[in-house]
Amino acid sequence: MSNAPRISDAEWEVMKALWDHEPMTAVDVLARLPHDLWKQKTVNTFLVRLEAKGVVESKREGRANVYRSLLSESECRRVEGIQFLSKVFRGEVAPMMLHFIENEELSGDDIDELRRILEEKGK
Amino acid sequence: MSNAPRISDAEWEVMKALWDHEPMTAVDVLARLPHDLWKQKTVNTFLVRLEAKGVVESKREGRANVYRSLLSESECRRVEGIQFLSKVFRGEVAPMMLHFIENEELSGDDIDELRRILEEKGK
DNA sequence: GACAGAGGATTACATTTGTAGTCTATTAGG
DNA sequence: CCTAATAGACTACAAATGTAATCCTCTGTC
Repeated sequence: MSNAPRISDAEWEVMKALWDHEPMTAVDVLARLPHDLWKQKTVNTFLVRLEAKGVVESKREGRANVYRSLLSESECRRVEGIQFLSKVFRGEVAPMMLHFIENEELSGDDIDELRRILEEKGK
Repeated sequence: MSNAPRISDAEWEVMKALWDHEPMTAVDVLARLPHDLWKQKTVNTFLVRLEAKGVVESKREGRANVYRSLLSESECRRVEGIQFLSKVFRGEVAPMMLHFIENEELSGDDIDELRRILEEKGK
């Protein structure tokens, strides 16, 4: 393992749709995307590219190709998270966490849950 | 305001160097980048592009252009953070925070600090 | 004053990304 | 059986990105 392929912004959209209901055909994937923003052919192109990158695989079933992911959403999140962290926050986790705590909306419940988790972690 | 320009991965490297010691010439920027990975001309190209994008401005000083940022690092972090959050974590802050708490190394001190901050936030 | 070197401006070029269109083969219907 | 719709394969093409090289213009030096 792990030369992780790069997954572009638009490819991520396709992958999120796929992860939600694997395995699927290209038509099904389109059905799960905002169809005012996506055309069938575009979805097709991305699935082909994702297969070339080794992110998904396809199997012929009757008239259609059925796609399934080879990399899980959490694996991809891990990779993307590390890249983001290093690119934008110079690899420093704590400042990044602070940034999000300060800048993003966290509900009271969110805060409670994070506190609980940190409690655990903190021994 | 705020149609934030896209800043690519390599452009981020240049910007981080610049933010650390503004204002600077292109030569100075190179000096602050790993010079086995960067050539002067490449740095120059990126500075030109960043100026075209409105991320930096240049002022002629003698023989050299002196660059300074027009967008702060934290502004750019905010924009990039929102994009990352929406792309990779479907806009859900708490799961993202959990992800980083689970997956990245946080020192005991980091955890303590985050707990303290959350305490504040939590009212 | 002619020339070499330093910088900036301009140009280059392959790859990736976003966004499809066209071509081809197959299949379901009449 | 012939035909129209359909799914996949192949092709297209501009913009963004990474990575410079070349060209042009001062400026300081002999």
